[in-house]
Amino acid sequence: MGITERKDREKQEMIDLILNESMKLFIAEGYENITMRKIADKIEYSPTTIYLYFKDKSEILYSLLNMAFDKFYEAQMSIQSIPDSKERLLAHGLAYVNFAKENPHYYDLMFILKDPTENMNCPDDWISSTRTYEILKTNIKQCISDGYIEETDTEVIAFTLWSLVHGIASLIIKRGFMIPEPFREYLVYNSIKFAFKGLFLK
Amino acid sequence: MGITERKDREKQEMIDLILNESMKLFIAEGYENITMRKIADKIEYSPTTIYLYFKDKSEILYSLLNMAFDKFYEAQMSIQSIPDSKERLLAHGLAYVNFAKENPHYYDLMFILKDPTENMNCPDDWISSTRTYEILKTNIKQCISDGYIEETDTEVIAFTLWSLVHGIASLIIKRGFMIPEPFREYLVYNSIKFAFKGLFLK
Amino acid sequence: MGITERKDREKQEMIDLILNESMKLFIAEGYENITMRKIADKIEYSPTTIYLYFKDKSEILYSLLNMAFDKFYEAQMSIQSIPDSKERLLAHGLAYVNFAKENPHYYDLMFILKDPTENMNCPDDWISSTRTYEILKTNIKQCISDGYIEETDTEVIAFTLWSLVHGIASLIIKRGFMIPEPFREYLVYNSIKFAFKGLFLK
Amino acid sequence: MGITERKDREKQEMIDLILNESMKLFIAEGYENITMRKIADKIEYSPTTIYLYFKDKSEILYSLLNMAFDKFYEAQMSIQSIPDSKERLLAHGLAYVNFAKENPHYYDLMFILKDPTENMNCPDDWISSTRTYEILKTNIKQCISDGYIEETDTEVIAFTLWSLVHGIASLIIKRGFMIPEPFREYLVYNSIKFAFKGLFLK
DNA sequence: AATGAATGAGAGTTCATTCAT
DNA sequence: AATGAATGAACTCTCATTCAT
Repeated sequence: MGITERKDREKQEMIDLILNESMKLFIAEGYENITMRKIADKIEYSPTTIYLYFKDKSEILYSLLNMAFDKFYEAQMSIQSIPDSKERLLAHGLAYVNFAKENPHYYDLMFILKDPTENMNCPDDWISSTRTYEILKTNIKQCISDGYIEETDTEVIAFTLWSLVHGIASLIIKRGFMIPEPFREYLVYNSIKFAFKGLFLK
Repeated sequence: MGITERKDREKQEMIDLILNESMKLFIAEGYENITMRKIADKIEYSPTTIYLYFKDKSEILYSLLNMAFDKFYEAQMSIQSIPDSKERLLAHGLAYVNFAKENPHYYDLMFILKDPTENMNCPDDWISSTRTYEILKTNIKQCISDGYIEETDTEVIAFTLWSLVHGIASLIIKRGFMIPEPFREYLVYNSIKFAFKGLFLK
Repeated sequence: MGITERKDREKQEMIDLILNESMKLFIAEGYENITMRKIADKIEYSPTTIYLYFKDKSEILYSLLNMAFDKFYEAQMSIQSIPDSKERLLAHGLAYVNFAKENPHYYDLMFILKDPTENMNCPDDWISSTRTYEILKTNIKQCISDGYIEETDTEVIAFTLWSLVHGIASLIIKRGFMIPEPFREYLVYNSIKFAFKGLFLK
Repeated sequence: MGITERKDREKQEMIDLILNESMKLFIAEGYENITMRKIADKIEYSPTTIYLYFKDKSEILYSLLNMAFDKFYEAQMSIQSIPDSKERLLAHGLAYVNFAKENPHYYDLMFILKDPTENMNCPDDWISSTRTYEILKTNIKQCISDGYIEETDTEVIAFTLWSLVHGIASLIIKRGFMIPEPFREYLVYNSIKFAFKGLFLK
């Protein structure tokens, strides 16, 4: 009975190994650096072996993307426990940007690279990318009903906030080199605080 | 000396031809579909000929990027004639996003695709991308001295505004398909207006 | 001893299973689409298991060929009960072509595809393919002694008849698409009748 | 002016070299032995070079087939100058089989291998294979109007004759090993003579 | 100034087969 | 008896680039 478990575990370990090395390759030199042969080199198996665990390359990329979205979703959810809606919304913004700062390659993969679903065989129920947007809107509505934000079109507010944090995240990731580090931290934090200050009534 | 001039002119014409066709290729088929052979086909010369005018492919990409930045800079400058600083700043934001909307591929090339300096032999005077940032800061300072904006760290305000418009631009370009068109226009315009309303004192 | 028998029987069942599914694959997808993995999928065992019953792929192909020859031989024998030698010979020709028409893939395997002995480890007793030729010659000799056919070299007549029916069979199988169906039936039947009419004296 | 000619000649020589070596590969080990790498090895150029002369592999196969059909057509035409229609028809049969005997691989390629147009990008006006069939029918009609052959359905006669010679050709090529050589020659010649004797009235 | 000819490196993928378990 | 894991060799094809002319 332990045998099946061990085999399953080993199989999962191999899958993880492949995904981790693939991600490292992406991190090292970018998306188009992920090739089956290079993955094989990294994991120190033959290219053929990869096909025992993944149908084809697109399945690897799809898994990579899913990994990123899962981690992202988790990070976003961590702030949902904050009771006050104003603080929660602010925390959401900071959490969003922090995730991008701490996991720049995941963020790149998810939101900056050309629509990844184009190159993938993607299941129809691919909704991961919209889940957090719904949470954002819910939080905004709560702020409005709590009197923190003037009653305006929720869609506009959500889009504005998403644009802001996405803009910050993208700039940090893609043009971070233009802003040296101690200052970068300062800018990001104060920028979000500044923007939200203008948003809230009280 | 007329001969030298003619030769120089012809050389420049060839360079322009190559760059224009490359840009068309990029717009039509995307970054990774710019291949030397395809460029050669388009300009109706042999692939080898391209190497007479450009050291290698990365030099073409770098030139393409500069073309985009020049066009971008021009578009930004158009609003500098507006006398009132508040209106000018608002117009700046709108102009920024409009440029991105109307020239999505240029914008993509400049600000979204992987950091171009990584892959290119980039000269030291890489300032094109910072020029407009300086203009932005100048406009903000003017707004402050005109009493439109509360005296805050100019860098923070600039970074916030840039993040916002860059975020809007990126989302529209990369995830625009998630927002259907008549609504997209509405969102972009109101989002900017909404954000600036919170920024200005009066 | 019942155990050994059961084991033998089970072994034979497995061999039959593999051969039948391989044959189905060949019929469905053609010679070059018989792959070990596809066979394994069909029999719902692992590819490795096949090697317990067959030395290698070529042994399977060789067995397939023998299956086809057995079936072919059986079909030919069915006409041997016809008493009159002239009718028997004519029936033989028709039976030959009919077999090919009804079992085009078997026929292809046996007589059209590249000489199978080239790719196979072929045992010395490769006689299956000559058995029916001997029957043909016997039938011809009977026709001669019955006065139906002028006394000529039996080998020549046999070769001619075999060539004719093999030619018809091959054309139908490989270039049948060039002759639309109602006409095809007509051509085959009348062609054989026409040829035999010239062969027989009375 | 000689330069263009030389270049053209060299280009043609390269094309011929590729086709000849490809044909040799086919002859040596069969159709599936023609691989781009092996061709490259044989011609002692890199695989890439082949693509300078042929769009892809299918274009090589198509050219090979055309070569064969051209040679075949030529061989058939050589007998058209014989004035007497009966002799001409007999000569046609012999020429057909002789071509197959002397160019077994061409014949294999054209008429025995699985419909080659399946794997090829074939122009719509692919008629090479039917040209000689038309000639055959014309010759038969002439024999009928010359009183050599009883008035019967021309299509039936043509199909019968084609089947016969194709049958002989195929057997010689694919099962020739079953008939040792001096006898093979004898069989083929007498078989055709025997069959035609039954066909002709006088 | 322009090019035809050529190439090495590399892409994703599939195959029959083996070995330890 | 059966198999999961693994692989080497092979496949077609495309890329940026160079060199002699």
